[in-house]
Amino acid sequence: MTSAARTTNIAERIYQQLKLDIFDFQLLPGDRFSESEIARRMSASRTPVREALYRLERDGYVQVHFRSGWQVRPFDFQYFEDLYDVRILLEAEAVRRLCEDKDREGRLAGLMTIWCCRPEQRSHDSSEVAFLDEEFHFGLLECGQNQEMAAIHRSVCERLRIIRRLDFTQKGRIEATYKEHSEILDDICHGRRDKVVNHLKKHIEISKNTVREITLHRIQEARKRYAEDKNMDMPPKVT
Amino acid sequence: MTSAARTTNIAERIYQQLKLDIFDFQLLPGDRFSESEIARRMSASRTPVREALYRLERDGYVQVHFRSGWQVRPFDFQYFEDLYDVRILLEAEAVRRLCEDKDREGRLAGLMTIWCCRPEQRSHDSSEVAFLDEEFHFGLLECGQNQEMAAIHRSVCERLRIIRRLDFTQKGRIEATYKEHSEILDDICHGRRDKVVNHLKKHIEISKNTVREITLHRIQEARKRYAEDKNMDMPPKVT
DNA sequence: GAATTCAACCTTGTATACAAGTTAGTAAGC
DNA sequence: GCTTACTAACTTGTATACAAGGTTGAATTC
Repeated sequence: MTSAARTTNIAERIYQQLKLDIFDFQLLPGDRFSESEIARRMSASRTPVREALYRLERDGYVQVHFRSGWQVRPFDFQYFEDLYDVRILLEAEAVRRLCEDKDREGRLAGLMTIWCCRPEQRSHDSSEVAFLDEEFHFGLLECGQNQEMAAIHRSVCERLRIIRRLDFTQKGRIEATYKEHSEILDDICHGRRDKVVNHLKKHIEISKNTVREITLHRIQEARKRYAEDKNMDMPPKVT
Repeated sequence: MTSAARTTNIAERIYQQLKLDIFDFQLLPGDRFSESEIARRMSASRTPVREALYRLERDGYVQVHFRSGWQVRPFDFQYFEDLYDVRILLEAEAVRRLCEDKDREGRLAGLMTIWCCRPEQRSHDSSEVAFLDEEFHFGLLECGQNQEMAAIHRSVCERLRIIRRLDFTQKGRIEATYKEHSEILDDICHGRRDKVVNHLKKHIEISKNTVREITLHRIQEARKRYAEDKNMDMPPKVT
């Protein structure tokens, strides 16, 4: 299959939409739903819905109950903490390898353009910075020349996305994020291996430490908040 | 779904059989096939075949060509080397953690029963030792208390299985395997962290170094060899 | 009122039919 | 002989129907 064909087919559309629904808390951890319900909502038959759901199942986002519907993976503290540990391990290895790579400055050029810019060039939109933040971490792995490690890391980080999106204090950390990222990049370029590994670990452990603070209330607040954000993105009605 | 229900359904049967076909080289890297062909071969409709194939696709074993059939993932040296590096990273981390775990002897008790037995209790069946060898490595991760790391490691090792099964020199290494594994376990119990990490890396790199030696001829030899093994496993006909 | 039973409804698991795109073979033209 | 165009066959992508098991609500019994 050419990637163009898959990106336009119904199953792929449903897959992406369901994932987005999970990330935007329109489907909450533990929610139950049926294939038919999704099919009605997505204006399709059950067949591509099932394809999308098998993929989401394999990715760790949903579970099927035999002849009884599907369920978003219930919230599990240990699971997310385990994922954070994997993420830390992979990113630490990536920066170790980058510190020893003669071509590291070339590899990191794209990231440095974004994160080592002058203050007046920085984005002030917290959604955009959140996106760039995530891309920063993907970028460290992608510069590291092990595509499988990068793919596993991406899968881990996507599964952790709901944790990041539940942490509303991130909005106030734009400047700190730019500062930390540019310092990490600087340390890599200067080959300060142990320093940058420790720095990165501390940077990620800030997020990891928020896992245990998550409450049901915060998850329900997030549902409202992201639903409102969605409405605000809608184009004005033309009457 | 209860795991009992899934283990008896048609899609699961087909998934496992196709995986086995890949591991036994009955489906070679690069082979093309269609859903209908598999459906005929497995005496089922296309529907559960599709489910099985989506899962195998997601696991990295096959690829779909838009309206043109499916293909076993072609052989790719870099891919397997990347996987080996991920595997080494994960196992090294697991033994580091075990060396610092006060309960490590209890956790490793099962592995020690198998690998630190007296020479007359050892298995001489190379297939069984290959299986136990793989389980040894899974066991290191499963003793490590990070279930996601163990799951990722298992997925990586399964994808590497065909490399291990192409290495026919493994058959002559039964004694060395028992010795190396018991030494690794001993080093862990004594908390010799750096020694065991280096030992484990060397142990795995022996396999990694066989990737670049793989030839098409060897793959085709493997097809014959594993097909013969299959025939020898068949029960005698009752006439 | 609580517990049990049963049937209807709902769901997934599977089979089958139809739609849409690709590929290979054949015929025609140069 | 080579190239191009066309068509039939094949394939996946999707829709729909049927089968098999689970759940829920109502009726009955204690």
